Amino acid sequence: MTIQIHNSLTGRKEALVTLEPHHVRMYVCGMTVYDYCHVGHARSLVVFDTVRRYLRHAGYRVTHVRNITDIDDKIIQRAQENGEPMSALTERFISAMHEDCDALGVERPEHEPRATEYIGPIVAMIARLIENGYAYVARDGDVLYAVAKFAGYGQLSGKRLADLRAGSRVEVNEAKRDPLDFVLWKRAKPGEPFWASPWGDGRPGWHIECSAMSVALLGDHFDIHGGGMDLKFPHHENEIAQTCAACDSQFVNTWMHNGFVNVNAEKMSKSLGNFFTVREVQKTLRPEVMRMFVLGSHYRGPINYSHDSLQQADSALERLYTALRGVVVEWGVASVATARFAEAMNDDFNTPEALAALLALARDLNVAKAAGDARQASQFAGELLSLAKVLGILSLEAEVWLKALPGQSLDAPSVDPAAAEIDALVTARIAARKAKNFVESDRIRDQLLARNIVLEDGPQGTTWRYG
RNA sequence: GGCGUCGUGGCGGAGUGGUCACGCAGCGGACUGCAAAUCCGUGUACCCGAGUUCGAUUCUCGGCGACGCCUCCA
Repeated sequence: MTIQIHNSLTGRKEALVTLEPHHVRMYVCGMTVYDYCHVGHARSLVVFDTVRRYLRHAGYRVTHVRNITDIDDKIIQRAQENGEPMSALTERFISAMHEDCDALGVERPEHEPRATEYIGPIVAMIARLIENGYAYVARDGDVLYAVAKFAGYGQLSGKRLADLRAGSRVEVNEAKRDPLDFVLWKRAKPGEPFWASPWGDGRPGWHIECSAMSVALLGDHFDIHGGGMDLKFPHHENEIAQTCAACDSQFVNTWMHNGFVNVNAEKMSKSLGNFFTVREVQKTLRPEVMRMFVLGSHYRGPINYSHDSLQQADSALERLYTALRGVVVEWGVASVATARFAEAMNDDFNTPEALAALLALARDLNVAKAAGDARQASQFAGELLSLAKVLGILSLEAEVWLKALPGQSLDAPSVDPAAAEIDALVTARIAARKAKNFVESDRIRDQLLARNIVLEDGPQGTTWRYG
């Protein structure tokens, strides 16, 4: 059972062969912390969390690194605008990010290195690049990477230097030997935060931190490097140039890139201003819906963000939870669904197909329930839950989820203050039905329905849920 | 201009050289006091044109269209 992964470097699916047996070392580009996570960030977070979960499920030890960029131009600018120290700003958004991760069911990686804590390794790597002849100190004091010196430049993005120079929108900078050269170390201007270096006080450029931190934590040759499609060029291309030139190594075996979240067929992005933050959206949704939304399409394709898409994710989740409702769980029995699930996930993490396996299992479960086969139902429930866990969904009790209100966190669903009142109305309706007073019972049902509460009369009595 | 991704039924979204995705919505039926949930059944789907083939939605070429990267961006 091998796992096939689409490698952006070669453009095809390849069997995962880890450098160390049973151990995957994976680096994923994380956030620049000057604002809240939006749905685009959420997708990347969820996608690679799912990769991590599946690899562990498949028996690998996973060392997962997700960096935090806590020094760059935008952070400096934002901190100045707010009139607060940079560290106050970054700390705030780091905790916000962690809250968002919790809401999305995204586990903490093994390492979350911050750029500012790796200035030493960054400086050392830049020094090595200069030594090896790949970097130079420009007239204005910045240290630049000499792109032309690196033969493999463009291998990931499929670009040629000549093409890039031709119609490039890269700003012309007199200090650069080549317009495509990029900054490794940026000289501090007055009032800007800085660290000491052999080239004067300054700060790291954008790309070097990832090279330095991945090498420091995973070594100069590791298995998987991931991130959003938009990082492919120039960020990841530059990382390859830096690490390969500094360490004379292979660097990364498999590059993985997730597709964008679109809004009306346009990329959701900060610059377009068409973004929704995770916390904003989470207020109107039950927990896990956004994760389900992400899992509902393959990670490499685009997904369109809309109220309707979210609604559909909610429906599918509701179907799964409804099936599980009231069933005693028996663990450890696998049906054909488990094989289908594994086959789907082994094929480049095909989560839509994996979800289809879960939904098929829900049907089996419903059938067993209807047939009165409690044992069989329990086994299907156990199987469904153990597979769902690999995807990071169905983490709540069915009853809790179905009665949850939008905006509740995954960890501590608050008790709905209206629950007691709703229960009282349900009890009153049961009495009315017993007395065959259907006018009254229907009145109560309609009254609750107006509050988006759906009643279900089953053989075991009446239950309610939010619709 | 360069490079790249994509175009599947009402909607979302997998997949395949020749029987099945799956979910939502719709329709018919079962169940129900009526519903809801659930189950069963139900859809002339694969952008256009040419080619390869016994056979293409799936492979090749061309076209059209959408999007992305080439500047910060998950």
